[in-house]
Amino acid sequence: MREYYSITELTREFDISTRTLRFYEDEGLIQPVRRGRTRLFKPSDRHLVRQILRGKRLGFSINEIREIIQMYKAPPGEVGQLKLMIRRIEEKREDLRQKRRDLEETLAELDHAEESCVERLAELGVNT
Amino acid sequence: MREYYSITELTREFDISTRTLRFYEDEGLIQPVRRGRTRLFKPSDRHLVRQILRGKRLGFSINEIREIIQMYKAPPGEVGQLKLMIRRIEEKREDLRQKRRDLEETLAELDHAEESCVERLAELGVNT
DNA sequence: CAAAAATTTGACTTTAACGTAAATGCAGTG
DNA sequence: CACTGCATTTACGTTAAAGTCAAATTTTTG
Repeated sequence: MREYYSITELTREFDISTRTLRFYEDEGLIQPVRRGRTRLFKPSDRHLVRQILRGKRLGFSINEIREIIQMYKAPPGEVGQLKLMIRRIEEKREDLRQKRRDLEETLAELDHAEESCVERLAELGVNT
Repeated sequence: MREYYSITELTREFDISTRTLRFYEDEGLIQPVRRGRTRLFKPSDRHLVRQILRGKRLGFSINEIREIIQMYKAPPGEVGQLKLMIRRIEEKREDLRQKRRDLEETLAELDHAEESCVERLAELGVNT
């Protein structure tokens, strides 16, 4: 396990720009430490980037991703906060379950669409 | 099955604005017929709106949704086009499978986060 | 240590997906 | 027929999420 990653190492690994990483820092999603002015990314930052991009692929906004990341962190100490957190987590999970239904439906329709195409090819006497 | 829906009926059903529906029309995603200048939406348009919103929830852009909708339609007549279409469908399916992996991972982490919260509450002597 | 390569900050620009406002059209009602 | 209420068109505005560019460091390397 590496101790630090440079900004360009991460841009190459995740195929994003330096601007994007700095943007995520401005947004408070990651907090790379500094040696002088230069950013040094720890494995934990790298893992956060992974989670951010995963959230993006699922169509979450930066704000939503910020919330989700909060949820991954250590649970708060106060009872009220804890209960609130649990409620929020449950909401997000419901959100994700909806996405899962959407996803399965879309996949099913694409399955069907592909079949139609394959059938049509067969009709035309093309060997798939 | 209703023959036509008015624009406001659809905005209420799907909780979107008229602007949004007109925007989707401008983008060529739906083609409501007209009586005079007034748009009339058929059940098929309504179904398209459903599919558009499903795509949005999954984080697809309008352009991607346009492509997906193309795939749902009748398969093209020409062999080259058919093969191209099949390739594109396969790409989208791979895309969706990635989203599914992302989704399952996120759900798992949220499960874990919720458990931590519940445990913490128990430690504090709160009966969930 | 000097040159080359990488990094930083800051400002301005871009794109998608609508929002909003203003002016106008049309259909039904009292 | 004036009023009401939903619809339409046109045009400009907004927001999120970066992209792009410039100029100034800083770091690395021969």
